[in-house]
Amino acid sequence: MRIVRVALPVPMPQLFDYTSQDVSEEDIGRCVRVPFGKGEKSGLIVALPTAADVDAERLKPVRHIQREVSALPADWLELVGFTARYYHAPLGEVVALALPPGLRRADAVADREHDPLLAPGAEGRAALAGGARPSRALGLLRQLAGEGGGLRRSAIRALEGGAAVGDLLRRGWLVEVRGDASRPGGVLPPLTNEQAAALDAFAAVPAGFVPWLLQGVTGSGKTEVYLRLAQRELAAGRQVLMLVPEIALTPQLEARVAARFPSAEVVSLHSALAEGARSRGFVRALEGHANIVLGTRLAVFAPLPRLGLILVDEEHDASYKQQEGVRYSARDLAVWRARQRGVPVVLGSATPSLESWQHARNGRYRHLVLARRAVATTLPAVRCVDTRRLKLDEGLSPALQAAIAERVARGEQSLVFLNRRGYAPVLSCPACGWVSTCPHCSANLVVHLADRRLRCHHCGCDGPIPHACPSCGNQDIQPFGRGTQRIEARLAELFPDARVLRVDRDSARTRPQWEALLAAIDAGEADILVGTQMMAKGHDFPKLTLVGVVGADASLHAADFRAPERLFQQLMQVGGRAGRAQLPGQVLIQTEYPEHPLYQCLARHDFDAFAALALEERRRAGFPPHTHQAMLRADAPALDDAVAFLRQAARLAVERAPAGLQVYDPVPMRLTRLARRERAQLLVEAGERNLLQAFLGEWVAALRAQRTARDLRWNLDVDPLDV
DNA sequence: AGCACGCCGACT
DNA sequence: GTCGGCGTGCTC
Repeated sequence: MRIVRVALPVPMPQLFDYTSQDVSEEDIGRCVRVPFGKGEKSGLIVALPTAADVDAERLKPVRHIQREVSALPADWLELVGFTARYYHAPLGEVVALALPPGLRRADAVADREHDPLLAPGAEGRAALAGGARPSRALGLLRQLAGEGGGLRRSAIRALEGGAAVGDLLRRGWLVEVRGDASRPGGVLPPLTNEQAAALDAFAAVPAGFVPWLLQGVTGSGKTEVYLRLAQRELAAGRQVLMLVPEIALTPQLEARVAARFPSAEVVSLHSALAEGARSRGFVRALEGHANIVLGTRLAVFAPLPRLGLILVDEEHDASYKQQEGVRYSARDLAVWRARQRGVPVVLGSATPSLESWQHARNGRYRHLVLARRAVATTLPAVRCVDTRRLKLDEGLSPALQAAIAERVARGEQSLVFLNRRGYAPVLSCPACGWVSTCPHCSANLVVHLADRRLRCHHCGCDGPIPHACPSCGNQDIQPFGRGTQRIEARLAELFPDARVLRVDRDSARTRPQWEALLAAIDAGEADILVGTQMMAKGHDFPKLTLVGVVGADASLHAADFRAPERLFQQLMQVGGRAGRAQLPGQVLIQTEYPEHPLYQCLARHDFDAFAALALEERRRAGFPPHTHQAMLRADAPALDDAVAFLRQAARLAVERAPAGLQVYDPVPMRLTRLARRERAQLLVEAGERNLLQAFLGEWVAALRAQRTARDLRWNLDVDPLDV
């Protein structure tokens, strides 16, 4: 009889001990079903301690240990353990977020040979090519039948019944066994001098943990560098983990990776995947079959026994930070993971986070720079349009209109970039001053003229556009300000012969809509595009030669100290859309601050100068990365309750604060009211990460011991992005 | 988080 | 007289 220590998905920091007759060290890292309270829960075995935390008579026996899947290895348990400690989350919650839901339910799989979701091991697989004839597949299967499992017999029966090989491959009943996974497909594109130099620099460094910052302007061929680096690892029989910010970017990258390494097994992992596919990919990685794991932030938790390299594309992207539950940063965990496993990690971006850039500058990371574009000859010409003394037509300057007219005449495409969807950000009554406010949030309802609705962009609630002022009855109520729909409408009037296409979260709501828009743009079925930041990412549009930026100044003086950094990243990214093929590109930024250093640096394509300025400002103001922060947030139906809790939390913090830890006053959040809840926050800050961490451990324990109102919720955000 | 137990208001 | 409100406490 041994004691089994289990991490369970409950919001409590402790682990729970059970007993088992037949458990062994091999079972550490396996999923388990245990009685819990009234019912049953699935958890993960994390240890077999010699003594239990509680009296032996309170221990109950485990119900079932899931032995059909390999146990998660010790290094994986260390990873989730570190995540739990660093973000001050219960281990069981981290496990729940790191494991595919289908795997965690330990009751699910009884016979993996019959479960197409859990592909059998390499030794039991039939060697089949995707296009193989059923007769050849049958022959191979029958050769192997002696070693047989149920799955192989099922496959034989299906083939005998006339099933196609491709179908069985898709169902996971057959798996292709491939040769050398590193064999690149087709002819490799030639490298630029900079790419070659970067690869040489990488190759010159001895194996082991080395963090790299690959800073390459848009179009400089970062992806090609990733692929060449991956190729080396695959050739050495190692696995590669590649992280991307968004789900939308995985299929195209997956296709490119698959085309480059046709004999490699590429697994993609993200939250939009069906449960079975996610479990299958995870197990393929865990058992060492997947050569490349490609995915969004949750893929950082993929178990990889032969890990050789981690790549983080667009490392500055905020999507790497989870914004609810366990607020982990996949980029930061990727660096930790690389150190843990003694492998290199490459953080790639045209506009690195100031954190990473500083590390590259002070030598903690190695710096690789790709300053030139690989395909287009030059970077786009960036120019500010001073709008201070100009008469704008629905926000469009004469210079921008002229530039668009030129592109229309030449048959090229233009993009007007405006990071605000809807027709107008607010509807208002000039007579009495009424404005369309959201009943549930401290935000305005946005006018959506396309479907004649007033809509809250925060909670999603919406209603019809009133015909008269709800307050005073005035018939003459006006939309104020401009969004993409309004710009789209005006452009259609100004250029009646041009085809105007709007690309934002409203026009590209679903995957098929988004694909249809991309296809239309690629096919040259649009002359003028109006888009939000959706347009900034991923896709290349060969005929796009002009990007006009409208309304950027708003972020220039925003309260959030990271706003300028984000604006620069966004403008550099969207500007990079202009002129990516053979046609030269132009970027026009409408601004009332043409002398602002941000725009000046942008016009020179000088990220380094901008970063140096921004870092100096951060240093003077005592902001990250020169300090380390954690944010305690609370929300309740009444603001007073949230603030009262945070005041108490601040008292507890001050009692425990070591020298060098700064505890600020609780303040309402910028968007105080969201979906009928009032929100406030409390910032704590320290110059040293370890100091902050030690304090947070004690503080969170004290906070958990507090009894709070049932309708009050709180959470801690370590290294918060929005302060 | 669930889910019990437990003590005070308006109802078949 | 009960059904049910959610405060409190526990889960190995």
